Amino acid sequence: MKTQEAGSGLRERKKQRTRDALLRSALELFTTKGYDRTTVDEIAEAVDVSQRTFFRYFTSKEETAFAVQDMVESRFIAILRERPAAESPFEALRAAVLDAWDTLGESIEEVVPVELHMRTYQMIESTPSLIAVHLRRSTEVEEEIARVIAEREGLDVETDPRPRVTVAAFSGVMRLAGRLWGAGEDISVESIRAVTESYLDQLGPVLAGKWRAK
Amino acid sequence: MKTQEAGSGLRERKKQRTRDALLRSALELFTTKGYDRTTVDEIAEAVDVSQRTFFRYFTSKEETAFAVQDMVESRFIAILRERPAAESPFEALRAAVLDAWDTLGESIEEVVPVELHMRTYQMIESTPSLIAVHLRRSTEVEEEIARVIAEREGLDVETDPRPRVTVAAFSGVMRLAGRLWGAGEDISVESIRAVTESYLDQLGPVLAGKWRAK
DNA sequence: TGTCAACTGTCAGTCGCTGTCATTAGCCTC
DNA sequence: GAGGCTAATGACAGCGACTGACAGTTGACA
Repeated sequence: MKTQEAGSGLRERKKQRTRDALLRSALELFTTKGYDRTTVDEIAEAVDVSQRTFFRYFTSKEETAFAVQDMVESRFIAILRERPAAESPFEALRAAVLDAWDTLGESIEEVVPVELHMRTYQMIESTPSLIAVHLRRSTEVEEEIARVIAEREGLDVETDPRPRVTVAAFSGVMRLAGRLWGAGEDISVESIRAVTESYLDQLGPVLAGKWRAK
Repeated sequence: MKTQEAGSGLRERKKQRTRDALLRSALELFTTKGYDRTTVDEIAEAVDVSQRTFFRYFTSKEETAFAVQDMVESRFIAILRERPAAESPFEALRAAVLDAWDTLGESIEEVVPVELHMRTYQMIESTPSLIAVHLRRSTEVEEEIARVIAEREGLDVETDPRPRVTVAAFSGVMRLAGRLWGAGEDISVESIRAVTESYLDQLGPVLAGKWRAK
């Protein structure tokens, strides 16, 4: 979230460098030797700072694993807000995810190479303790999305459950896509984009009970 | 899961008693002073065993919080399997959850009072670290449910994504219901049953784009 | 009754994480 | 450009979840 900002003084730049270095080292270590087998001490040591300093930049070991995801998510929300009001909620959501995947590089590359991020994502999807956190974070994002949808439709999230219900179903399918992608071989962005798209397109028919349609 | 079984020998009975005592003390402590503020040492002390012994009954502190949920879930699966084949997947899921809520006591009461379980559930829904685990566990259950649905419809889960997509949407709404219930005042079983029912009934219309229908 | 195996307690150690306090090093003023 | 201010860091101690190792205890069963 606050990962950018050139930073004027030497102090600021130094901090930024330390943070970035910690983040990259962490992700690199996580994706190579596994999250659980990586200790915070190792991450700190790789950047040559004390463990205590690590915890001044990140509130937890987990946080490093999701720092980039965080950026991607806020980008998604931003894109969603831009969608034309004419689209139905579900259409807008669908279009926004696909757009987000198509322009992933633009939101990330400055901090971390896209490839490392994809590897990180896959690592998250295959690490039980991180899957748990991932899911909880997703619900928080869901809440935000629901608010955006409600706004689009001129509804009140607290009294009208439909925005949340829509988002809940949408997110359920999103997570399914992420999970299956993570279990597969192809780590490319195109691959997860494709899975996402095809699954979303099945949601309507499937719920309508059209199981025979090919 | 393996919480029942009368147990023949003295040894078995003793073990069962220790386990039950640990479980109840844990849940009681969790719901009174909060999960994070309860230490494993306290739980062990309340039952007068060593901390090490606690970890021989439960692999983690978390596990105790979900031990009862575990029973409820397997019951739900069992009920789902019994649903008539004539029902559509979604109808069967809907009916099974409601049935499960209606007969909650029968599957639980022997180990833990229903009221304590409800309080535990609410505590889970309001404890971030447990929400995370709860969600991960939910996806595991989802997978199982998807298999049952696939079986019903004579499909292969691995190749046909429709069972999973259906379950994903269904579970998304289920979790939403749980979350909102947990945030409310009414801890009763009836209350969560009602929320569940009403939300599930909105899924179809909402996805079909029928936002104006009252 | 004595032997075996299961169960338990004790102790030491790892890892994530936090509070405290002294030290370092940008920054800003005079 | 020396000195004071303060943010940033390091070093250390300690807590809580969890694990391995080893020794003691207690049901099970011949």
